Amino acid sequence: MDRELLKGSTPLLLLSLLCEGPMYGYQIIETVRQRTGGTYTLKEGALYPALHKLEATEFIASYWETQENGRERRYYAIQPAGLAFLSAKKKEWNQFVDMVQAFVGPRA
Amino acid sequence: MDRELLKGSTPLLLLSLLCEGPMYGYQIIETVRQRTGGTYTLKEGALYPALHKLEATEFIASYWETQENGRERRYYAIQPAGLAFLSAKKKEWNQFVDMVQAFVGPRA
DNA sequence: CAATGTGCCTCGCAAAATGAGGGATGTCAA
DNA sequence: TTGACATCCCTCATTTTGCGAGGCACATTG
Repeated sequence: MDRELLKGSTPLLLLSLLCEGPMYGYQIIETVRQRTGGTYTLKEGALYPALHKLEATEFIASYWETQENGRERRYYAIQPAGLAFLSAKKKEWNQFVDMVQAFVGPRA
Repeated sequence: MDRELLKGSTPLLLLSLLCEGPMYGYQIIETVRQRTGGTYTLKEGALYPALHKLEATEFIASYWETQENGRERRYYAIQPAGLAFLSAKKKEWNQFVDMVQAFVGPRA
Protein backbone atom coordinates (compact mmCIF):
# COMPACT_ATOMS: atom_id res chain seq x y z
CA MET A 1 0.00 0.00 0.00
CA ASP A 2 1.43 3.32 -1.08
CA ARG A 3 2.19 5.34 1.99
CA GLU A 4 1.28 8.59 0.33
CA LEU A 5 -2.28 7.55 -0.32
CA LEU A 6 -2.77 6.95 3.37
CA LYS A 7 -1.88 10.48 4.27
CA GLY A 8 -4.84 12.31 5.63
CA SER A 9 -6.99 9.23 5.92
CA THR A 10 -5.73 8.29 9.36
CA PRO A 11 -8.02 10.59 11.38
CA LEU A 12 -10.95 9.30 9.36
CA LEU A 13 -10.00 5.73 10.14
CA LEU A 14 -9.43 6.37 13.81
CA LEU A 15 -12.65 8.24 14.40
CA SER A 16 -14.58 5.60 12.49
CA LEU A 17 -13.09 2.87 14.62
CA LEU A 18 -13.68 4.71 17.87
CA CYS A 19 -17.30 5.09 16.85
CA GLU A 20 -17.66 1.44 17.73
CA GLY A 21 -16.42 2.04 21.22
CA PRO A 22 -13.31 3.07 23.17
CA MET A 23 -10.09 1.37 22.18
CA TYR A 24 -6.44 1.53 23.17
CA GLY A 25 -3.50 2.01 20.86
CA TYR A 26 -2.22 -1.49 20.60
CA GLN A 27 -5.73 -2.73 20.08
CA ILE A 28 -6.30 -0.29 17.24
CA ILE A 29 -3.20 -1.48 15.45
CA GLU A 30 -4.17 -5.11 15.83
CA THR A 31 -7.74 -4.48 14.78
CA VAL A 32 -6.67 -2.71 11.62
CA ARG A 33 -4.20 -5.43 10.79
CA GLN A 34 -6.76 -8.16 11.27
CA ARG A 35 -9.58 -6.48 9.44
CA THR A 36 -7.44 -5.74 6.43
CA GLY A 37 -6.04 -9.24 6.43
CA GLY A 38 -2.60 -7.82 7.02
CA THR A 39 -2.73 -5.53 4.01
CA TYR A 40 -2.46 -2.46 6.12
CA THR A 41 -0.47 -2.21 9.30
CA LEU A 42 -1.03 1.08 11.02
CA LYS A 43 2.36 2.17 12.28
CA GLU A 44 2.93 3.40 15.79
CA GLY A 45 4.76 6.43 14.48
CA ALA A 46 1.58 7.39 12.65
CA LEU A 47 -0.94 6.23 15.22
CA TYR A 48 0.14 7.92 18.42
CA PRO A 49 0.81 11.37 17.01
CA ALA A 50 -2.56 11.22 15.26
CA LEU A 51 -4.28 10.10 18.42
CA HIS A 52 -2.69 12.86 20.44
CA LYS A 53 -3.63 15.44 17.91
CA LEU A 54 -7.24 14.29 17.92
CA GLU A 55 -7.18 14.53 21.68
CA ALA A 56 -5.67 18.01 21.62
CA THR A 57 -8.58 19.17 19.50
CA GLU A 58 -10.99 17.35 21.80
CA PHE A 59 -12.37 15.10 19.11
CA ILE A 60 -11.45 12.19 21.34
CA ALA A 61 -10.67 11.83 25.04
CA SER A 62 -8.45 9.36 26.83
CA TYR A 63 -8.37 7.62 30.17
CA TRP A 64 -6.16 5.01 31.77
CA GLU A 65 -7.60 1.72 32.82
CA THR A 66 -5.90 -0.93 34.91
CA GLN A 67 -6.23 -4.53 33.84
CA GLU A 68 -6.57 -7.44 36.23
CA ASN A 69 -2.89 -8.23 35.90
CA GLY A 70 -2.03 -4.74 37.04
CA ARG A 71 -0.98 -3.35 33.67
CA GLU A 72 -2.30 -0.08 32.37
CA ARG A 73 -3.92 0.74 29.08
CA ARG A 74 -4.80 4.11 27.68
CA TYR A 75 -8.22 4.05 26.15
CA TYR A 76 -9.40 6.60 23.63
CA ALA A 77 -13.07 7.48 23.26
CA ILE A 78 -14.77 9.62 20.69
CA GLN A 79 -16.36 12.88 21.85
CA PRO A 80 -19.37 14.79 20.51
CA ALA A 81 -17.13 17.17 18.60
CA GLY A 82 -15.40 14.15 17.14
CA LEU A 83 -18.66 12.73 15.90
CA ALA A 84 -19.46 15.97 14.15
CA PHE A 85 -16.01 16.10 12.67
CA LEU A 86 -16.27 12.52 11.53
CA SER A 87 -19.51 13.25 9.78
CA ALA A 88 -17.90 16.10 7.89
CA LYS A 89 -14.85 13.99 7.09
CA LYS A 90 -17.00 11.25 5.69
CA LYS A 91 -18.65 13.65 3.30
CA GLU A 92 -15.27 14.92 2.27
CA TRP A 93 -14.04 11.39 1.78
CA ASN A 94 -16.94 10.53 -0.49
CA GLN A 95 -16.40 13.67 -2.51
CA PHE A 96 -12.75 12.85 -2.80
CA VAL A 97 -13.42 9.32 -3.99
CA ASP A 98 -15.97 10.53 -6.52
CA MET A 99 -13.52 13.10 -7.78
CA VAL A 100 -10.70 10.66 -8.33
CA GLN A 101 -13.06 8.08 -9.75
CA ALA A 102 -14.23 10.63 -12.28
CA PHE A 103 -10.71 10.85 -13.68
CA VAL A 104 -9.54 7.33 -13.20
CA GLY A 105 -12.73 5.88 -14.54
CA PRO A 106 -15.05 3.35 -12.93
CA ARG A 107 -13.52 0.34 -11.27
CA ALA A 108 -12.44 -2.42 -13.53
CA MET B 1 -11.29 19.57 -0.11
CA ASP B 2 -8.89 18.47 2.55
CA ARG B 3 -5.41 18.87 1.29
CA GLU B 4 -4.09 15.83 3.08
CA LEU B 5 -6.46 13.42 1.39
CA LEU B 6 -5.06 14.43 -1.97
CA LYS B 7 -1.56 13.34 -1.17
CA GLY B 8 -0.39 10.56 -3.35
CA SER B 9 -3.34 10.77 -5.69
CA THR B 10 -1.77 13.32 -7.99
CA PRO B 11 0.27 10.91 -10.13
CA LEU B 12 -2.83 8.76 -10.49
CA LEU B 13 -4.85 11.74 -11.65
CA LEU B 14 -2.21 12.95 -14.07
CA LEU B 15 -1.59 9.62 -15.70
CA SER B 16 -5.32 9.02 -16.00
CA LEU B 17 -5.79 12.36 -17.68
CA LEU B 18 -2.87 11.88 -20.03
CA CYS B 19 -4.39 8.57 -21.05
CA GLU B 20 -6.88 10.63 -23.00
CA GLY B 21 -4.14 12.32 -24.94
CA PRO B 22 -1.23 14.75 -24.54
CA MET B 23 -1.91 17.88 -22.49
CA TYR B 24 0.02 20.89 -21.30
CA GLY B 25 0.23 22.15 -17.73
CA TYR B 26 -2.18 25.02 -17.85
CA GLN B 27 -4.66 22.86 -19.69
CA ILE B 28 -4.45 20.18 -17.04
CA ILE B 29 -5.22 22.67 -14.31
CA GLU B 30 -8.17 24.10 -16.19
CA THR B 31 -9.50 20.67 -17.10
CA VAL B 32 -9.42 19.51 -13.50
CA ARG B 33 -11.07 22.69 -12.31
CA GLN B 34 -13.84 22.42 -14.86
CA ARG B 35 -14.51 18.73 -14.46
CA THR B 36 -14.76 19.04 -10.70
CA GLY B 37 -16.96 22.07 -10.98
CA GLY B 38 -14.33 24.09 -9.17
CA THR B 39 -14.20 21.75 -6.20
CA TYR B 40 -10.61 20.88 -6.81
CA THR B 41 -8.02 23.26 -8.15
CA LEU B 42 -4.77 21.53 -8.87
CA LYS B 43 -2.06 23.91 -7.74
CA GLU B 44 0.91 24.74 -9.91
CA GLY B 45 3.26 23.98 -7.04
CA ALA B 46 1.89 20.46 -6.99
CA LEU B 47 1.44 19.96 -10.69
CA TYR B 48 4.81 20.84 -12.14
CA PRO B 49 6.99 18.96 -9.68
CA ALA B 50 4.73 15.93 -10.13
CA LEU B 51 4.93 16.23 -13.90
CA HIS B 52 8.70 16.52 -13.83
CA LYS B 53 9.01 13.55 -11.58
CA LEU B 54 6.85 11.45 -13.85
CA GLU B 55 9.03 12.53 -16.72
CA ALA B 56 12.23 11.71 -14.87
CA THR B 57 10.99 8.18 -14.39
CA GLU B 58 9.93 8.06 -18.05
CA PHE B 59 6.29 7.44 -17.30
CA ILE B 60 5.54 10.47 -19.42
CA ALA B 61 7.47 12.42 -22.05
CA SER B 62 7.29 16.08 -22.99
CA TYR B 63 7.71 18.17 -26.10
CA TRP B 64 7.33 21.84 -26.95
CA GLU B 65 4.80 22.95 -29.48
CA THR B 66 4.43 26.40 -30.96
CA GLN B 67 0.96 27.82 -31.35
CA GLU B 68 -0.17 29.96 -34.25
CA ASN B 69 0.28 33.09 -32.22
CA GLY B 70 3.90 32.19 -31.59
CA ARG B 71 3.58 31.15 -27.99
CA GLU B 72 5.00 27.89 -26.74
CA ARG B 73 3.39 25.12 -24.82
CA ARG B 74 4.96 22.11 -23.23
CA TYR B 75 2.90 19.03 -23.87
CA TYR B 76 3.14 15.91 -21.76
CA ALA B 77 2.31 12.49 -23.18
CA ILE B 78 2.03 9.17 -21.41
CA GLN B 79 4.59 6.49 -22.23
CA PRO B 80 4.27 2.69 -22.23
CA ALA B 81 5.92 2.46 -18.82
CA GLY B 82 3.43 5.05 -17.61
CA LEU B 83 0.53 2.94 -18.77
CA ALA B 84 1.83 -0.03 -16.85
CA PHE B 85 2.42 2.11 -13.79
CA LEU B 86 -1.05 3.55 -14.08
CA SER B 87 -2.55 0.10 -14.16
CA ALA B 88 -0.76 -0.81 -10.94
CA LYS B 89 -1.72 2.48 -9.34
CA LYS B 90 -5.35 1.90 -10.17
CA LYS B 91 -5.31 -1.44 -8.43
CA GLU B 92 -3.70 0.17 -5.42
CA TRP B 93 -6.28 2.91 -5.45
CA ASN B 94 -9.15 0.45 -5.47
CA GLN B 95 -7.60 -1.48 -2.62
CA PHE B 96 -7.14 1.70 -0.70
CA VAL B 97 -10.74 2.78 -1.20
CA ASP B 98 -12.02 -0.64 -0.19
CA MET B 99 -9.89 -0.55 2.90
CA VAL B 100 -11.08 2.81 4.09
CA GLN B 101 -14.65 1.99 3.15
CA ALA B 102 -14.44 -1.09 5.32
CA PHE B 103 -13.82 1.08 8.35
CA VAL B 104 -15.85 4.11 7.51
CA GLY B 105 -18.78 2.02 6.44
CA PRO B 106 -20.68 2.07 3.16
CA ARG B 107 -21.61 5.43 1.71
CA ALA B 108 -24.61 7.11 3.17
C1' DC C 1 16.26 -16.98 32.81
C1' DA C 2 15.59 -15.65 28.17
C1' DA C 3 12.52 -14.74 24.49
C1' DT C 4 8.39 -13.07 23.06
C1' DG C 5 4.26 -10.40 23.51
C1' DT C 6 1.91 -6.43 25.31
C1' DG C 7 1.74 -1.62 25.78
C1' DC C 8 3.14 3.25 25.80
C1' DC C 9 5.83 6.62 23.48
C1' DT C 10 9.50 9.94 20.75
C1' DC C 11 12.55 11.44 17.08
C1' DG C 12 14.92 12.22 12.55
C1' DC C 13 13.90 11.61 7.87
C1' DA C 14 11.43 11.68 3.45
C1' DA C 15 7.60 12.77 0.49
C1' DA C 16 4.12 15.79 -0.99
C1' DA C 17 0.89 19.85 -1.23
C1' DT C 18 0.49 24.70 -0.30
C1' DG C 19 1.11 29.56 -0.90
C1' DA C 20 3.74 32.81 -2.59
C1' DG C 21 6.55 34.31 -5.71
C1' DG C 22 9.05 35.19 -10.43
C1' DG C 23 9.06 35.74 -15.43
C1' DA C 24 7.37 36.24 -20.07
C1' DT C 25 3.98 37.03 -23.66
C1' DG C 26 -0.83 37.41 -25.79
C1' DT C 27 -5.26 39.97 -26.07
C1' DC C 28 -8.59 43.41 -25.47
C1' DA C 29 -10.95 47.41 -23.96
C1' DA C 30 -10.74 52.20 -22.56
C1' DT D 1 -1.16 53.23 -26.27
C1' DT D 2 -1.54 51.74 -22.00
C1' DG D 3 -3.03 48.93 -18.41
C1' DA D 4 -5.39 44.89 -16.91
C1' DC D 5 -6.11 40.33 -17.42
C1' DA D 6 -5.41 35.79 -19.19
C1' DT D 7 -2.14 32.42 -20.75
C1' DC D 8 1.91 29.75 -19.87
C1' DC D 9 6.14 28.15 -17.70
C1' DC D 10 8.43 27.46 -13.36
C1' DT D 11 10.82 27.47 -8.24
C1' DC D 12 11.17 27.73 -3.21
C1' DA D 13 10.29 27.70 1.92
C1' DT D 14 7.10 25.93 4.92
C1' DT D 15 3.91 22.62 6.78
C1' DT D 16 1.94 18.23 7.36
C1' DT D 17 2.13 13.50 7.56
C1' DG D 18 3.70 8.78 7.53
C1' DC D 19 7.75 5.72 8.18
C1' DG D 20 11.48 3.39 10.45
C1' DA D 21 13.97 2.96 14.28
C1' DG D 22 14.51 3.22 18.69
C1' DG D 23 13.51 3.42 23.84
C1' DC D 24 11.14 1.94 28.10
C1' DA D 25 8.44 -1.14 31.08
C1' DC D 26 6.16 -5.31 32.53
C1' DA D 27 3.79 -9.97 31.80
C1' DT D 28 3.75 -14.54 30.13
C1' DT D 29 5.72 -18.69 28.64
C1' DG D 30 9.10 -22.21 27.61
